[in-house]
Amino acid sequence: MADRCEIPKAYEPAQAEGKWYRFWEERGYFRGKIDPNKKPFAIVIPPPNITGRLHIGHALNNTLQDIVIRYKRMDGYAACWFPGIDHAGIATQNVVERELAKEGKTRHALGREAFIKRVWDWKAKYGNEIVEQLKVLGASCDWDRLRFTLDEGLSKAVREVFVRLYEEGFIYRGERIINWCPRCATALSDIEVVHQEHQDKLYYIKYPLADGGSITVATTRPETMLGDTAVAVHPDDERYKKLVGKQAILPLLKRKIPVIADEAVAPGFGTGAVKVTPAHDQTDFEIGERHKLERINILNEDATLNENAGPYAGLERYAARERVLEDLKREGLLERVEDYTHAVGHCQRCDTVIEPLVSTQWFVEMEELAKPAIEAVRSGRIRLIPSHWEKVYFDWLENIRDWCISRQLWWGHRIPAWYCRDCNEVTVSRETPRECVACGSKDLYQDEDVLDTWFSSALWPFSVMGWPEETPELRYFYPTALLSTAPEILFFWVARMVMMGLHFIGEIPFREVLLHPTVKDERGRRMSKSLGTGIDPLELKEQYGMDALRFTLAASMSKGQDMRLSPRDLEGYRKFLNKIWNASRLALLNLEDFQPAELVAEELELEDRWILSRLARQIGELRRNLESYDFNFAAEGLYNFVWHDFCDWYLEMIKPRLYGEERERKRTAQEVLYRALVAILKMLHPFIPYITEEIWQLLPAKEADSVMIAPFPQVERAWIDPEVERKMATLQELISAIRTIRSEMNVPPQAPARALIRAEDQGIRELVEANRVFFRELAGVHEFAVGHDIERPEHAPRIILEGAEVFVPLEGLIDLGQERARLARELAEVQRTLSESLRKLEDERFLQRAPQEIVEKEQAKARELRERAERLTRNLQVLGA
RNA sequence: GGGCGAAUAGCUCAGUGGAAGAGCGCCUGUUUCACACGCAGGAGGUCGCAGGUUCAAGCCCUGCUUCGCCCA
Repeated sequence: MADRCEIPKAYEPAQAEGKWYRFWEERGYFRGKIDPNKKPFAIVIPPPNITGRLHIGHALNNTLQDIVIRYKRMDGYAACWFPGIDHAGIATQNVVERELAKEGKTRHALGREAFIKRVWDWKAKYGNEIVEQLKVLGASCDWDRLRFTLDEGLSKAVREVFVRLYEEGFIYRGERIINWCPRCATALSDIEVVHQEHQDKLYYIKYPLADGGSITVATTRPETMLGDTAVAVHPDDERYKKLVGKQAILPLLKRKIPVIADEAVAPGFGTGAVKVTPAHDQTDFEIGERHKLERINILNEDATLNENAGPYAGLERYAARERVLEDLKREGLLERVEDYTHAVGHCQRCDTVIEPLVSTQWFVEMEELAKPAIEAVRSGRIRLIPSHWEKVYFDWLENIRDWCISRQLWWGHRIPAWYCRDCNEVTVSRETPRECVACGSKDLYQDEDVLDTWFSSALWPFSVMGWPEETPELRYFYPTALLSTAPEILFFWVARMVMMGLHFIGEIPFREVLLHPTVKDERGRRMSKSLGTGIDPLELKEQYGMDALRFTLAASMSKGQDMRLSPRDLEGYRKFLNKIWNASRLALLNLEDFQPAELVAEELELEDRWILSRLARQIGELRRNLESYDFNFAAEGLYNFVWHDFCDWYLEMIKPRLYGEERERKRTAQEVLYRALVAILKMLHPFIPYITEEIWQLLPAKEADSVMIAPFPQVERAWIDPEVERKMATLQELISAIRTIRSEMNVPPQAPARALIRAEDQGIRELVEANRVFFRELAGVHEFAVGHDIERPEHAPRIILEGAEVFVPLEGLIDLGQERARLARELAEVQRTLSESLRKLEDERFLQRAPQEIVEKEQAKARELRERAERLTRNLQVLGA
């Protein structure tokens, strides 16, 4: 055989993968073409950062999208997967700044223009790496449509959106409390702040009153007292009522500040009296607004204290804290210190502790934009999967706050706003304006800031299609069908795309949103570079092959839960691929001169009808699972069907015909084998594209040049045959019973055995007679008797089934005592279940209240169990128990 | 502090009210002409704890414990 066969015994992924990807790409199979005769099916990729390297989360998300898009493409849709990459403002700027730092330079020394050029150079060099990695993954994106969020077209979309939102009054510039990252030296939006529990101290500070006495406030940030402009208590707090309206003397700086009453004060916190720092706290800012308090900003951009901090100016924020505490202690104003655990905001990008501070920034007013976005999900026009994310989505949108969109960075979309040096008016414009809208002055300068990266991401589903131009793509592919992404960017990205899509296109951007699980390692830790728990998908590819990784990711994905991934899983699925490879090898070796023709129903044998029936069911099940994004069930179903039904039973059962001399019977087996193999390859292709293509190309007759463009199998209802499946199940049961006896009695595999099958049921007897060959081939039975009155031999191990008893006479080999014990154990188990069943059937309440069909089922169950118990009992009697 | 999710075989997980399942691992046998990345067989479970609802609970309800995530 080996000399006849050029197909290697084991599948070698490295050899197949690159080859077939180039093949598909060169032939243009990835292209999503507008075709009025087809239904559109579009996915826009979550654009990875140009700084990114493919991590396991990308691998998962893009595998899932690729499975869906390949399935839909094969199933006759005009499928288009729009790829792209994101300019990733802060992340990219940080990377390039670090590079500069190594050369001893700073971006400020370089200047804005040179710096931006430097980032573009960096992008040209490294920015395409992630695209190459997506190709390695097998992603069947339409690469002709690759977009970058800073491309000219997309920048035009960004300016258009900014200007329109400004003109409509949604975008405004104002002084608000924002989150300041002192390391990145930029404002951040609320959701770019990550809260972490800190074990800190709560400081009780005594503020003397101008006319004697004092009031004690509690704070975790004592240094901010330098910017205090009031002390506040709750208006209903009896303890402090008489102090409201008095003047306190701010310790250290000796400024006079009022004691005020405001509802926002929580009487239960600390002493019930709080310091008010309107320039450095959101709540205090609001209190300040209500009471017309002065805002004193005490911080510089780098979180050192500024001139407003008097003697503390120039100190770093934590050094200032220590000095303030020392000085308070010296003056006897630090009353006490308590341990205190609270959440502290950190920069999402660099983990530096955020400072809330008052600053003039650009904002989007969100409330009105959010309403249609809520409605789109509530009405079901957009479906979140799993649906429990809907609650999270609603909670955020219903309590949404204005979005700070300006960033003090250089890398990004520069804000299209110009200021007039003559009248200070703002001119917001799509193109660089010639003159001030207010006074006509030509002395204008553009806002230095750029937009939040997520601002351009929010436009992604329509900006990739060429908006604001009215393109054919927009008309055909929008709204897209599916968005697949990680739940952690539900607010950052998903919700904002919904808002922008509805506002600017007047239509949802996608119908379904799949929020895939977070990948954890085998110990349940989040995969992260900083923890060192990340598994590099490209390393896994080297070790196991990309198909194995893809199949493992699909099979391990559970909805609504995090998933754990370990190399052991990959090993298991690599074995599955090898199984597929070798099953195909067997098939191909036996299809060498074969050309498919008609399938003649009358010539089909039991196993043919059975595999065709199982196949039809499998196709239906797979389609359902793909439609509902139950990738794990889809993968598991394929695994079981291919390995157990197709390999373990069908292939084994047709071997006698394939190797036999009867040409017609061989031919029928080949016809069915060919059809089953083709369907299997097609079903598997979306999951494991490389190996399926490799095998497809070896097929003796191909209906398409590539499995990738072959039609996805349809369910052939006519092949579903429950009667055939029942018969097959009985055969399998009988054969397994004989194997069990052989194995337990240590009968060598080669040794021919004799079997007796006692069955009262004529159907079973006929079935066995008609399929004697399988008992020989699959159970090593070379001689056997079947009948309704077979005598129960004393010295033969036996297995008692529902409709039959199986004996394997083994002269002198059997330990009667052991055999009795085994049967007695089984009888006990059957009797236990039977008595449970009988108890139910004797229960009046059960008979009255349980549904009729349940009662009938219970009765049938009891009958079967009783029958088995009787057979077991009689067999025990024969054994002399 | 608020919310969401999870707890089932050694491990990873299915199981949507009517006889506890799979894969991996483990044990036994086995190089038979697709595959030892294989084949065949087997062992292994108080379904986190305590109550409740129901004729019937791994599944529904309540409380508790532990773990994870999100929001403040």
